[in-house]
This record gives sequence, structure tokens and C-alpha cells, in this order.
Amino acid sequence: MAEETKERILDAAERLFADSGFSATSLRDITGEAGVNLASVNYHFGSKEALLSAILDRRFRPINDRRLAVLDALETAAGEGGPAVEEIVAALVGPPFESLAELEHCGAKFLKLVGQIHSRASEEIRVTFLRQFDRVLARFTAAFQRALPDLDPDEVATRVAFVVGAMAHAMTWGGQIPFASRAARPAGDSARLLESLTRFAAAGMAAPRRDPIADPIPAPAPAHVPAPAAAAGGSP
Amino acid sequence: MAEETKERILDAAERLFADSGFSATSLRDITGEAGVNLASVNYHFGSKEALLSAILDRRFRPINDRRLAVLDALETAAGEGGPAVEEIVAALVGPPFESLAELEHCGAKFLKLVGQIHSRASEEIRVTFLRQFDRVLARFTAAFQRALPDLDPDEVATRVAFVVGAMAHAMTWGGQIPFASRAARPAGDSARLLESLTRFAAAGMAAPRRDPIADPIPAPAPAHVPAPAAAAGGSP
DNA sequence: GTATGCTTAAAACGGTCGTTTGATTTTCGT
DNA sequence: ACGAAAATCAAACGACCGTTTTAAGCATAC
Repeated sequence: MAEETKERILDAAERLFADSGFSATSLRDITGEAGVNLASVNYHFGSKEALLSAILDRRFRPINDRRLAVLDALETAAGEGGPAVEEIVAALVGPPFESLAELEHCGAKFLKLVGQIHSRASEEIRVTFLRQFDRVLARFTAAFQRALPDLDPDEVATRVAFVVGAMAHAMTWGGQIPFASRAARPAGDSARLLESLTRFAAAGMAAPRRDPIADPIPAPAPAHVPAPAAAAGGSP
Repeated sequence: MAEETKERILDAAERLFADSGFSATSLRDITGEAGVNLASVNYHFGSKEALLSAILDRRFRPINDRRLAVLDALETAAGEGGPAVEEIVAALVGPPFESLAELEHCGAKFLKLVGQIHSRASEEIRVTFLRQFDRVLARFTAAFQRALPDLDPDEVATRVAFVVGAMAHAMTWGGQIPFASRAARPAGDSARLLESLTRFAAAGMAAPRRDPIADPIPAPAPAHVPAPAAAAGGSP
């Protein structure tokens, strides 16, 4: 009965954290949904934060292992020049989608949770769970750098961050912006979304670099418009 | 004294929500930081959720107004074919960065908050604050569709979602993945980041479309590798 | 059978939460 | 200068939080 209780807690917490957020989900919500006693969480995991770490660990480790394995295979197969940009992109963004397809509905909620962790993150959690992603990203950044020798390292790192952002957004919302009015995404399964993302990210990574002579500093506003007001704002 | 208190609350709440998240920030944190009485929040805004709505409204409205104004100007200036892809991208991702530069440190925290709202969002909040972004995105999707007539509408909408994701991620983290070990981003101001994002997003939007004949369904795994385990996983 | 270690159960702990109350002060048109 | 309206204040409300404690089940080893 020991392992079953732990997994029931993990599954319920994963779903509830994804739907309502970490802080907004109480241990009583979790244990109620899982059908276990309230004290079980602190008994098996130690604390609420440790439970979140366990959730992230369970899902991330195989994903990142597979990413690195695929990249290793690509580099072994490719010759001197290393793999192509699109291949590297596929190795980075593919594994999460493959795993999503395998787990079907079970792991789908986890993607939303990850999207959340991406933005907010109590320092402690972030350090704990990003440590293993660190080495993944370092390897992939190096691979991109070799495939795109014209780009300076800062630009490569920045573009990799864009890819990660697009991927996180795609996995959180299924590739569709959550309109207020619209319902679920109209068409396209997981495989279709993955291919669109790969194509988009590969083209973005391979975009021509800025010419530092002819194009010294970008003009901030493309067209001169009255500019109704001044304020800082975010994405939607 | 009335307006000053309201703005002190808005500023403090914006900063704290961005740093710690909505649920994890208490009204006592906010009023303490703002130097106002605890009851002021409920007096001026009605509730904690209404306070969040007020924060989002204050920042988003001018941004979205400017986006639409710039796009209108572009379409008026361009001839029959409409503006180029990169121009549309600049109109979409530029205004938030411009406003960020104007407000300097004041509005910077807001970007983090937006990144959070992007992923988690208590249904009610999302509906309230995404409604005005709806019309912005519809206009931009149409503009992209005209500039990229070869792509079918679903693909355009999906790519726009990628751009939004990359933009949200860039504004949240300043274009740098939050490594566990590394500190702030090494180089590049806001203008540099905006140009990188514009270039990346324009190339991604303009990526060649999938050939439905020669490339019917993408092969999920680019290289055959043992596949260590199966699990669903997110972005980092 | 009893002792032992692991797991679950029920209840309570101190604290903090968002919100409300009612009195008090400040502001401002007249 | 005065009275109504707006704003601020300290204090308290009930509810819920994460965590701890204490006791009860329940296998297995002696």
C-alpha cells in the first residue's frame, strides 16, 4: 500500500497544481482528490515544496535523458560539421511531445504545470529543478553554436531562450493562445503541433545575423504613430 | 491623497505579484510595502482579484492601442500586398519593449507578472484581461495571413502562438533562461533583445510550409535511440 | 505470541489569510 | 467655518493553511 499512496498523491497533486497553481492548491485538496489521509503528504514527502520537487523529478529526468541521448546519436551520426539546425531543434523539442503522446491524458496536466514553473518559481524550487536542465541546455547551445558559426554566443543563447519560450507556451496551451471566447484548438494533434514548432524554431534559429555595420541599432518604432500613451506591458 | 494611495497599492502589488505570484502574496505584504492601511485595498478595489485586474488593465490598454495603431499605419503605408512579415512582427512585439524602456525599472516587474498570467490564470482573471488582447491577436493573425498566403490559417495561428510564447518568455526572463548557476544575462540591453526577437520571430513566421505530399507525417524521433524511459515532461 | 518497523487515521496546533466593521480623521464644496 | 462625503485607521472576524502529534492498524521476524 505504500507505493500506491505515494503515486496517488503525485498524480493528484500534479493535476491540481497544474490547474490552480502551487500556492492556490492546499494539501487538503490534494489528499481529498487522492483519497488518502492529510498527513500522508508530510509523511511520504516531508513538505508541500518537496512534493512539488518530486513531481518535477518524476517527469523531467526521462525527458532530459532522452534529449541528450538523441543529441549524442545525432552528433555521432553526423560528420565533422555536426548535425543540422533542424535536427538539433527536433532533439530539443521532440522528447517532451513524444512523452506527452505516450502518457496521453495522464501527463497532459503536467505540461501546464511546467509552463507555470517557467514563469513564477520560488527561488528554492527553481534551483532544485533547473539544475539538471542546465546541462541539457549547455549541450544544446554548444551544438547550435557549431551549426551556426556565424552567430556570436550571446545571440545563440538568446535564440535558444526563444525556442524554449515557444516550446513552453506550446505545451501549456497546446499551440493555441487561450482566447477568452474561443474553445479548444480547432485542429492539429500533438504530432502536427510538434512539426510546426520544429519548423518555426529551426527557421528562427537559422535567421540571418544582424549586420553590425549596415544596421547598427534597430529603430524602435517601425512607423511613426501618435503613440496613445506610455506604459509598460506584457504579452497579451 | 486618494489617487496617491491607489497608485501606491498598484505599484506595490505589481511588484510583489511579479516576484512571488498572486496566491503567494498577501494583502498585508502589499499594504505593508505600500505604506498604506490594510483595509485600503478592499476599499479602493473591492477585492484582491479586482486589484489584479486593475494592474493588468493599467498596463495593457496603452500597449494594445499602440500595437493596433502601428499596424494600421503599416497597412496604410503599404500598398496592395500589405506590410512585410518582419514589419508585422515588429508591430506586435515592439510596443511592450518600448514601454518597458520608457518606464525603466517601474514597469519591469510587470513583465514578470505577465509571464505568470500567461501560464496560470484563474479562469475569471483570464477572461477579464484577455478580452482586449483577443481583438489585437485577430488583427495581427489576419495581417500575417495576408503576408503569408501560402500558409493555411491553422498554421498561421499556431505560429503566432509561438511568437507570443517567445515574446512572453523573453520579457519574463530578459531573453535568458534562468540557469540555476548563472546570474543575470551577460550582455544586450532591451533594444538588442527586441531586435533578436524580431529577427527570430520573423524568420520563424516565414518558414517554408510543410509539403503535405512529400512529407506526409513527421517522424517523431529523428534518430533511433534506446529511449531510457517513458514519461511526459515540460520545457526545462 | 510478542516485538518491531512501516503506514494510515483522527485531531489539534499555531498562524496567516481575505474581508468586514465601526470609529476617526481628512478633504472640500458651499 | 461648517457639515457632508471620502478616506484612513486599528481591531477583529471566521476560515483555511501547512504541519505536528498521538494513537491505531498491520504486516513480518523472532
